Amino acid sequence: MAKVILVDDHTLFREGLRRLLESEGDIEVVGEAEEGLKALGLAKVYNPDVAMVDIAMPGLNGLEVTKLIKESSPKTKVIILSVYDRLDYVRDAKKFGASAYLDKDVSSEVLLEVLRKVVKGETYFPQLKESKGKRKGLTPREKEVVKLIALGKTSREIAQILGLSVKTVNTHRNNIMRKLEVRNTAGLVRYALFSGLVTPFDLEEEGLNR
Amino acid sequence: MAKVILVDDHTLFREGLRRLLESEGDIEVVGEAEEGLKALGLAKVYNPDVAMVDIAMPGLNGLEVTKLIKESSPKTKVIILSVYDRLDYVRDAKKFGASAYLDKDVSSEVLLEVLRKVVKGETYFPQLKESKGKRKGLTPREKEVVKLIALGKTSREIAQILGLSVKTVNTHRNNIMRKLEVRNTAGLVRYALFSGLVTPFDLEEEGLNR
DNA sequence: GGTAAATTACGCACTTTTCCCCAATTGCTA
DNA sequence: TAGCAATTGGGGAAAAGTGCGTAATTTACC
Repeated sequence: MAKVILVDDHTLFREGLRRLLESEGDIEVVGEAEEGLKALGLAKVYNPDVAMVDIAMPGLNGLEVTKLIKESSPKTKVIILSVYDRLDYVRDAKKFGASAYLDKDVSSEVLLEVLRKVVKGETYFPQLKESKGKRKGLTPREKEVVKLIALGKTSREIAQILGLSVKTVNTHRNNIMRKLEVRNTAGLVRYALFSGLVTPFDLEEEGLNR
Repeated sequence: MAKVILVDDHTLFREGLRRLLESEGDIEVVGEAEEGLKALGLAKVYNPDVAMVDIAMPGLNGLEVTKLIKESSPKTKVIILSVYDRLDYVRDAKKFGASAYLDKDVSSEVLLEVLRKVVKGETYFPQLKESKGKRKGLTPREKEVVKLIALGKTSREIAQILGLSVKTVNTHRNNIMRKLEVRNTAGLVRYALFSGLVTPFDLEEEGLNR
């Protein structure tokens, strides 16, 4: 039996996935977590073969959870579940030691196939389309900036928060827009939200409306 | 047996939900649709007791699907599934004839309980928190404007698209910001995306990156 | 130790947004 | 009929964002 833990902030999705997996017979879901820190605990306690981790979660995001799980429970393989097939995230997932990266739109057949491959030590990562692949990734600093933009901060505020000159923030802003091929703030906010750079949790922290 | 169809663009979510429902014994999932138009066809063919419809989908959104299902297959009850408990949408869901509005974070117990209530003709709608409830809803025109803003259009472009003066677009913009209690474009985009006013499908139509 | 990337910063011109104020029209409804 | 919400349009000014340069310093890595 392959022991699996599920990490996703959506209860229904977790429960559905659990049933899907358990109906297979050779898979046992030993735990569920709606939140990253709990996932770490579960991994420690149950030492599962596989952790299926949603990329977009409040608090720790899926990539951070992956990194931490691999640090504390290296024998547990991680499968990232995502609704975005962004080059950035696939690359980060690989870097942080994930074994697979799956779009949530995959069929259950593919999911199970990948899960079994991962248990055997194989990996699975999507080959991204050219158009998406060409897009350059953002640097860490750029990610900070775009996140603050999405949270509604002005350039002046961002400069103050990060201890930079407004000019610098503007440079970052321009570079980010060029990389993402968007032309204004709206595009930046869309990116931040869809890429999971900003989660609903961030918004609550800021006291912002969704 | 209660006949149910599932309408959600995420395959895994649908499949999981199917298993969850079917394991109950008194519920039969007679069809699945990843898209609104297909859902209408399914409703017509199978005449299900209940349609469970995701609110955020490419093409027709869940509220539009609800309206159309109730028009063409009035005997089919609709349960809206959503990740947003916005006053606007709950109200629209009621208006369009839905029987229930459920957050995707509900437990399977609650989901099943609500489903059975709906089959019996009862309704279920969340009572929204004061802070969210106080927020004024947007008018139809305002929704058009905020959607275009989120798609990255400038006020001038929006004016041109809607055949208005830039001043009018500006007035709408200001009124919307006041209602939503946000202070800039970023806030408007967040609202449009989180409220489901703009779906990934809209972005693709516009040739925009997620 | 050399090279590329990342981060920092500035100038300048221009556009757009943001925030006040105002008012006319339509249509619904109490 | 009086009042209210929605939609439309406007003036003016301050603030912010956008688009084009250039360039020095730090950091990461081969």
